[in-house]
Amino acid sequence: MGDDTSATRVRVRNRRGEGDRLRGEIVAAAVELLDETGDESAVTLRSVARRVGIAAPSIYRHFPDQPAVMLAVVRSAFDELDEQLRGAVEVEGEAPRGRLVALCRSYLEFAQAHPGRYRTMFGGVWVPDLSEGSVTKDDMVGLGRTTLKLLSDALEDCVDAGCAASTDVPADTVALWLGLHGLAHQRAVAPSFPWPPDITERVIAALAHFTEE
Amino acid sequence: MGDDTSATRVRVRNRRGEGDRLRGEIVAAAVELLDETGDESAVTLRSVARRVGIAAPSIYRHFPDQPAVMLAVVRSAFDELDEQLRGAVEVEGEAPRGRLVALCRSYLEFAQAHPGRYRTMFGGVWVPDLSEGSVTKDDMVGLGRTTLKLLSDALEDCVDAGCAASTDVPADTVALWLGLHGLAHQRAVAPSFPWPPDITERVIAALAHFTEE
DNA sequence: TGTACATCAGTGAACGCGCGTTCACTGATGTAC
DNA sequence: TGTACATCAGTGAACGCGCGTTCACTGATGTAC
Repeated sequence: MGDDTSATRVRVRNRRGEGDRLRGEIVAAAVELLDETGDESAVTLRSVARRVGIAAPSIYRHFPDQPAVMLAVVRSAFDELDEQLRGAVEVEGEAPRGRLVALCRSYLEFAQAHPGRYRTMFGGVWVPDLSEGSVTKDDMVGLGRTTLKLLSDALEDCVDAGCAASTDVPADTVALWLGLHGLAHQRAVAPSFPWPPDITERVIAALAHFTEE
Repeated sequence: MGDDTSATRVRVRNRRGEGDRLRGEIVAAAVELLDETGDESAVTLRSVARRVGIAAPSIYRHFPDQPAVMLAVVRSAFDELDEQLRGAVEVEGEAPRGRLVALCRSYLEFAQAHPGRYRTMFGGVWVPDLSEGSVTKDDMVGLGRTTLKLLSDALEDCVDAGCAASTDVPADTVALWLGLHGLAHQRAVAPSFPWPPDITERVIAALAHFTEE
């Protein structure tokens, strides 16, 4: 008896040639820990190993060091976000304005559904020491570029359709994203804040420069 | 020779009755470490003690535990921010719009001058475990309330003077603050981001709903 | 003016902990002949 | 069909580290008489 909440999973060793499976399990376990605790310092090689049900040194067969695991987590989170955003833009087949709003909402939904991952992606919580370890500057640059491009395209469409007044789409895209980020980040950090009910609409409408309907 | 960069300061013991001085030195050292490294996990009791030039256990004469030191750092940072903001509003004695803009700029300046402290104040980086340790929920609530009040008053003045169009000042204050926070936070986290030169103006103008001049 | 004493400010050694990482290893599984 | 062998997936024990915190202590300084 005596249930052990941090019980390790029962694991069967992968067959020959399927060793790469463990890599995926490691990243998935790290994501779980991040989402559950909201604290990137809870994602240690040892805690990940416990969660997967392996010995800690086994991780070194698949990652050079601890930051490399976090990088893999962040990479997969960005991929997931971008995929979700693309889905949101496509589904809403209608007007440019509706598509931009759907995109923004989808962004905020991701942050609300995965606060721990969001903070790690954008929070500057995880800023690896590039002077040591396996993670290079090239690994960091480019993360989030796709996300910004999706926003930029949607805003551009609005301007072309005449439903948004922007004199400088790239700059206003950044401004819009900053508003979304501020909201997403602060909601992830202080969920008990007394949020005005229409705060999302206010932020989006103001920063997208929607023209009067 | 052989300079030790982490050399402890030479310290003379405080005289009787002046023991409280050390409390201030501890907080100051923690602030220094936070500003220098930008990493709250670098602010340990031992690193603070080294910086002050005392033995680690000496901190327990002044703080019950480690989170209490961080709380003192955050408190003093909020006090400093509020004081700076009040100065910014008062100096600019002119129009409401100019005062609001000065207030926003001052907020951003604080974040840029003290990225480490800013992230600790608003970044959700430091979220103490309230279920253990000396920090209570009451200690956390109210941090930042004054800051928001200053913004709210300045926006209200603009609306009264007819230079800002807001249908709901409390809600639009939150929206404005979110934009500022997004910008401040992201600049603290990713200073190398290709920021549009007028990004500050864009964010403020859009979210303050300034009417055309 | 002297002296015993209480108090104050701070110390040094030690504890147990979880961490990242290394090392030499084990034992199952597939392959060559 | 059998067998030797290489490879693969993963292990167990150990390392040194910095951490928060505890404990009994020291020695200077002010105070009461």
